[in-house]
Amino acid sequence: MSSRKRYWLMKSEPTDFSIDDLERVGTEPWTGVRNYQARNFMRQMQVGDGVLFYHSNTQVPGIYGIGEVASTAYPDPTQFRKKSKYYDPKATQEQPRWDLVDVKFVRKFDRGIPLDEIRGHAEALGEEFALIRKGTRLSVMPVTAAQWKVLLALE
DNA sequence: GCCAACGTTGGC
DNA sequence: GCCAACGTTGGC
Repeated sequence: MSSRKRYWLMKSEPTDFSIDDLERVGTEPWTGVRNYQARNFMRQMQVGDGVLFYHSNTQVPGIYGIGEVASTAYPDPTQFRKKSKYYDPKATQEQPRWDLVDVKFVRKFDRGIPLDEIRGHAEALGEEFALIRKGTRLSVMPVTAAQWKVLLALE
């Protein structure tokens, strides 16, 4: 009873956690998402869904590789840890506010696909694609099968 | 329920 | 490091 595979894009600052880090550890709980829209997207994720790994806040922002959703959503443990930068005093074990999924390494691109270049394909990707829509800062967003195909063709 | 103040994201 | 664009918070 599983629905069709879906696709997502997840952003990370490489100084915090990069595609190389993911390659090293294999699977990583995607901690620290503190935006409801992004959280809700993670709640929709299914094991096996495709993930585009995006590096933000870096010299050349862009997509650097691929991962795979390795768990369904569960409470982000960092919300309960006082010493964590992701600590949320309003979250309790009984009523967690934030979820995460585990993300598994699949492969790293030979070269990153720069945001610049992605913008150049706005027409094929569609106006509604959150990554290139002005003013959108979502860190987790859905990617359609068509968009996935367009993006992978740029690799 | 409005909205100003504040914090964060993320490209540049 | 700057700052525009957002999201969240909290006083009222």
